[in-house]
Amino acid sequence: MSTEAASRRGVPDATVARLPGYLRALTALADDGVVSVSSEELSALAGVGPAKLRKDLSHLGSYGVRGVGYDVTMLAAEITEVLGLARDWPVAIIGMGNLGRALAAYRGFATRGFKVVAVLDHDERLVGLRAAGLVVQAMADLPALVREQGLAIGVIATPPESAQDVADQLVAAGVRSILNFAPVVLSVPGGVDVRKVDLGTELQILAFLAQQRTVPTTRTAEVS
Amino acid sequence: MSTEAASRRGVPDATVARLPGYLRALTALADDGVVSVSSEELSALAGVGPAKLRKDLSHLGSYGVRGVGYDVTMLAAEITEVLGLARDWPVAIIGMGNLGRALAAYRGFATRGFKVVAVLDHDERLVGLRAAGLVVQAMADLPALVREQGLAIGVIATPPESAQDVADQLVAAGVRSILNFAPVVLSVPGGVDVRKVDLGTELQILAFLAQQRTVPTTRTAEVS
DNA sequence: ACGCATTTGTGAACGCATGCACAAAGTCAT
DNA sequence: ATGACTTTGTGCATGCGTTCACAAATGCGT
Repeated sequence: MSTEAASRRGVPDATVARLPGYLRALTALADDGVVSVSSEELSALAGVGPAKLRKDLSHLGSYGVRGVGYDVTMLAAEITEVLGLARDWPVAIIGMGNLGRALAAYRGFATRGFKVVAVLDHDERLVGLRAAGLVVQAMADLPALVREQGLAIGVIATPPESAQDVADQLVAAGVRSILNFAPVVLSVPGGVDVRKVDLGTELQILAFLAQQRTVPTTRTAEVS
Repeated sequence: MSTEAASRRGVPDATVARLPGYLRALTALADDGVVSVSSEELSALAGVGPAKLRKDLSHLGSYGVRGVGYDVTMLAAEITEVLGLARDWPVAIIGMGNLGRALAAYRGFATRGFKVVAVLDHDERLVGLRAAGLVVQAMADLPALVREQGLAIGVIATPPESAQDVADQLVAAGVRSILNFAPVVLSVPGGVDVRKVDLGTELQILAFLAQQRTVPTTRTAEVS
């Protein structure tokens, strides 16, 4: 989608994008002590159709029992494995503005599988201060973080002007996974994955849909 | 994709999702004083292929000139119109935790077309305090906001437990566009649009891609 | 042990999106 | 005015994703 690969290892991109949702639903079920779910129930919890769920799961092998359903714990473990969440991924957040600080403190960020090992900022005046229990480090510390902490994922929470700069430094330091919150298109070399989260874009899509609702004209009488 | 409609008014969903990117690139060009762009240049700035860009733009009518390119100002105005950004959309942010406060202060939020008219929280102890220049209001004020301010879009930045509750209250108050930052699947009646931004999901997708990189096994020797 | 009810896994049809390749349409220079 | 060049707009083919519908497989009750 972003760079080159369309689908890897036989698991389609669209399926991968839904796996986190399934995993979340399964975790919730497990916490409630449920041991087995049907595709019908699980798909409802994840907000997709039952057929889609079954097809998705079929891409990672058969972990269901016909006539019964899926073993909650077993399936959760399998998805965790496929997504690569068995190990812990060290994450660094770059840019300690409003958004960066919020992300650093955000509980949802510390979901199983990820650990914020560092927060950095380009501004020397912020370096040394504490943010969300971590001491803000300088950009120059990036290579050391990769070497010593195994830093694998960089989250860009800077203003748009600095985003490409930060991306370049991340790549140079050896980080090959980037989550970008800045509203710019990053250019990175092949082999580096970038995913973008853009609030403005989402709002604009909502605006379009809202406008369509208020003007349900079919626009047929145009030839007049 | 989410609820019912696949594509409205002849403009495909996939195209709508890319229009904000084109608009951003065009705005940047206009600021630089550029008056005309080719599909080649513009598509590069937006990070898509030239053919895709032309096909996308063809869905909203012909605003280009063959042999020359697109008039930057004209095209920007047209996309602004189609996306429904000519008017201002009143937005409310619900949940004044770390994320909510950051969103309220986030400059990117005040992009042309949107205005944060209120911030609310369920917690009575926060009501009355100031956050990002606005006084935090109570959930009970929602209907009045819709009536008096024309509130159209609600941003949910609460913990997952309260998200469905807040969504219900938004819908009851008449809000039909919701941007959800909580990691839960919201159930809303038809005619209400929900878009979800999920940090955990994005990270997990990155983790999957990263793992695929480290284990480029083609998984062929399985039958043994 | 046997049949019935249930639910998965998947082959096949369909629809949407992408990318190619080229004709249509316009500009510019002479 | 004419020709050469440039760039859009689009018909067509291809591929991916979704959905349907059903056969295969399992459990359960008798």
